[in-house]
Amino acid sequence: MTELVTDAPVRPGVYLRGTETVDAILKAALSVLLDEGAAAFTIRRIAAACGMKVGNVSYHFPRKEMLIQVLLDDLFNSYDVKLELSVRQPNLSAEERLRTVIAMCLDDIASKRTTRLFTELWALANHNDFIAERVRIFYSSVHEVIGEHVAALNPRLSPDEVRTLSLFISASMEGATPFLGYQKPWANKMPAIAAISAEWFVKLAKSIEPGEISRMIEQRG
Amino acid sequence: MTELVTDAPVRPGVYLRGTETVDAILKAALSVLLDEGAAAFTIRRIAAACGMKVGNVSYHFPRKEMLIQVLLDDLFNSYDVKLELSVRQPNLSAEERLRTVIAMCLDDIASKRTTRLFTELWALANHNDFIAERVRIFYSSVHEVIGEHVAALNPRLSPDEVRTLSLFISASMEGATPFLGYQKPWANKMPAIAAISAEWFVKLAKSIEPGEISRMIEQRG
DNA sequence: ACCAAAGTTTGATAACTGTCCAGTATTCGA
DNA sequence: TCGAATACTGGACAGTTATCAAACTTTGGT
Repeated sequence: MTELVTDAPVRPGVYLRGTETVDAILKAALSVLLDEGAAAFTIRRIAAACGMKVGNVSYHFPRKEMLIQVLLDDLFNSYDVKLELSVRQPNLSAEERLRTVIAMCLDDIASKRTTRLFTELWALANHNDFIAERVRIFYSSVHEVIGEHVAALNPRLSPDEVRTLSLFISASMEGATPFLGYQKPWANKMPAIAAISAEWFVKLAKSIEPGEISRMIEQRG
Repeated sequence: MTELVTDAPVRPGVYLRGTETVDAILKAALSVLLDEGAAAFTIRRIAAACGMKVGNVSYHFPRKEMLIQVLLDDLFNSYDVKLELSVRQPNLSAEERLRTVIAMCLDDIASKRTTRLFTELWALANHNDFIAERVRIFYSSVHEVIGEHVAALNPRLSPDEVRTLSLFISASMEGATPFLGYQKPWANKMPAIAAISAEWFVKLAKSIEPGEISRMIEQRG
């Protein structure tokens, strides 16, 4: 278990040259993680990937853990931006908006970056509290976005029921990652799974009755 | 990328003492992987975990890759056995059998072993062909078991439609792993998600019409 | 143009990695 | 019980790891 530091990582680099170097290091670090995996994620491999000396990478990121934290912060920020954009979809019904979010999520899951990144993060989160916490915060915001649309589709549901349905929908979609993601065995089935997801998660959100989830749990507790 | 060897790994150990040692090594290797993660999965750490000398582990498993392959073979065999048992559920309707399989899968996903093991395997599969292939074969058999029940519930579906639905159901359930699995952030929601899964995946399998999936894909291609 | 701060190079450190091997101990069939 | 096969020990090997520090170059505000 790692120390859990809640402070936001400070991105190094003061002079222009420094910030450009830091950018190059982060870009190389991500490509190493995605193309070669966590085992190859070493300072030396990253330095080689951006044509730098090991000592220079080590100067900007004195601790390897710091590099990981800054990298993750950058990545999650870019995902949050994408997520914010999906909320600002005007001229669409609640149903169409939920369909859009589902399509966007599954489209993103099929990308190389997301498939590789999140499978690695889920594994690292098992024994790295910093990563576990950042992943949790990210998915909380995903659930919130989905929840807004679920609540709009079915206003009688309680906040907790909305959270439960959002979790179900989100988790179901994320499950596509190791099976239908980038270069995964059933990637060719993604259109079918995306179609079923859009249809049935909307149907689920619309037709669940208040109190029905509790009733289902009791039946088979 | 690793070399893809299709031959089944040969478990070392000829004398009784040797097989017992091999068992102890494999048990220790698994516990290291689950308790400390892939980064700690070293010969020395494994040897320490079972109170052996490094040279002895290295004698039984001259290559580290060999240890991984034998370990995975053992693990997947035990999962296959569990899966076979789930098929032999007599005196149950097709609907009840699908419900049972769903409950079993999600119950298993919530266990420490499965949560930790498969998150690690999904990550390792990104860059290790042997692991990727074994994981694929395992899930193929999972899909087949689910498919039998789906076909029984809805006999008019084509084999490909049955496969697609099985993939959807399986992937959706596996998605619970990083969110509702062992010590994961939303583990306390597992009863609710299990109830929704049992109810709605059965409903899905029963009510999808032949040709409906293709129609859904066309609508939003 | 100066010059302190920032950035970079070079080389070293100790700790760790998988693999190997000569020597020794144990096992178990003949 | 003998002895060849098997199992185990202790140590060594070359290569890798993250981190550090002294010397050198570049930067950019004054």
